Amino acid sequence: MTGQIGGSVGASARKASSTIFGRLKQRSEFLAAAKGTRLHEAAFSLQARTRTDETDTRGRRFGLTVTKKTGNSVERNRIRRRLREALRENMRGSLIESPACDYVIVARRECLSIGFADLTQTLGKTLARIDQRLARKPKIPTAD
RNA sequence: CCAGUCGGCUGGACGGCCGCUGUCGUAAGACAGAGGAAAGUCCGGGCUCCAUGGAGAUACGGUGCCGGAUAACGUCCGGCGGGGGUGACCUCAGGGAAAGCGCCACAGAGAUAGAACCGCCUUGGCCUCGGCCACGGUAAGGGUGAAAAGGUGCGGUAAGAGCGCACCGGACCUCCAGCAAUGGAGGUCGCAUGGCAAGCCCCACCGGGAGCAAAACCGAAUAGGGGUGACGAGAUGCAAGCAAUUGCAUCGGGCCUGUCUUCCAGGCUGUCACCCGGGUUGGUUGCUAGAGGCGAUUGGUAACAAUCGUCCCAGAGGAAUGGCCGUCACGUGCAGGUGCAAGCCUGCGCCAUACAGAACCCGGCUUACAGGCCGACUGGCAUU
RNA sequence: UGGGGGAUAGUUCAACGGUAGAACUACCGACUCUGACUCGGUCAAUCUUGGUUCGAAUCCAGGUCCCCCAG
Repeated sequence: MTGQIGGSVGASARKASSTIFGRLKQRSEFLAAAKGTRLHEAAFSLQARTRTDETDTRGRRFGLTVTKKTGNSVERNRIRRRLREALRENMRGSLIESPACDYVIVARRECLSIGFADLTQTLGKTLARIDQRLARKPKIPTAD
């Protein structure tokens, strides 16, 4: 994922500038994040890991997982959009000192029923907690 | 007014703040941005690539009353026939059972060249004189079954029987109406010849394969690929040579693919040298102007077609089309008021809207769907 | 995207179109001082909606769910 993908990086950088944060797309990235630290809430589970590559300057990246068990496509779309909006609320202004971390949010059905203010608040608190935990043990033994 | 049948439409509206995708623009910004089913993927096409050759056969799959519409269809329209409903209307895979094979359990005497179990009757015999036996006749009655050899009635008879007659139902022939399915009329025959083909099958018609992850272009490393040339290699014959072997000529063989067969076509069946070239990941195209929408006119019973005018109406790609708030409409729950009641008004609440999210594009089918609106028609009641 | 298969007792499987059966499980009883083993008995089912047929688990359509294969 170097050199040749320059055009693609440009595209994703443009996307990152507009969405404040980067995205996870590859299956291997999701699997790597699943081996990291986890926290569980009623509406979602949060998985996170610190990227070990020092030259990587892309900052925080997020991935969303909404499995087919949670509902039909309308409900899954709605969950994804609510979570994305909640992330956008939380990440506003915190772009500058962003650690090189990958986060994966695994959604549950409760994302549909709880209020949007609650969802945003809970997500912010959980992100702060998992950042503390990652700072406590910065290196993850498993290589990516 | 009540009950019902059929068809069509709609499927929240307006505004504010913060975002996402595309197009245009130097920029600011402007404009556009899910559905009737986008769903299931059940059919039919377009499009792209491959095979596209000649002949034939056998499979396989599908469709199945008749006529029409259509690019095509298993779709739609009209008609016919069977069944249901008082009716509007609904429903039907609705060709062929004397081409053949197969099956029809249990029950029953008997289940498809197959009939006498009980019963009824004539004659004869026996005797205890109202019973038994024998030879026959008989499908009216009983019983079994989903189905028992046309049905009902009258006559007839020893008892019966299409044995005779009437009506109904069949079969065949002729005529008439209709493009046809089919319907009607007349005549002849007293009329043995089930059911199942959504069992095998027969008949008629249709069907090349794969799918946008198709396909094209750009394109890094590595492995592999193609072309040309040289050499080598199977069988047979000839020549040279004691022989190993060598040279020349001719003929091919094996495997795979094209559904099968016969031809036929293509590929593979060694090494080296030179040249060409570039799987997958990634990017771009394909990608939305189309059997397009809307309106009018004309033709047609209709499905639909033709002509004219007008409009441009999503293009994402781990997948945009959103989040929050306010007002209103509608719905619903609770409480209160009014009213005989239906209902109406006020306040508060609802994740405040059913089913559900484009993935190349169209025509259908099927399935899901809160609430609302419109039209046509039928039956009943009341009034005039 | 294309193709194939399946759904039967609580579980695993059978069943020519003609009374849905077996094993394990559960329950009851017998045997035993008690339990296990063994023996006997009982309960329990055709995914769903229609159609063909005298009759459907079986045949044919529509739906729901699950599994497998190829790319």
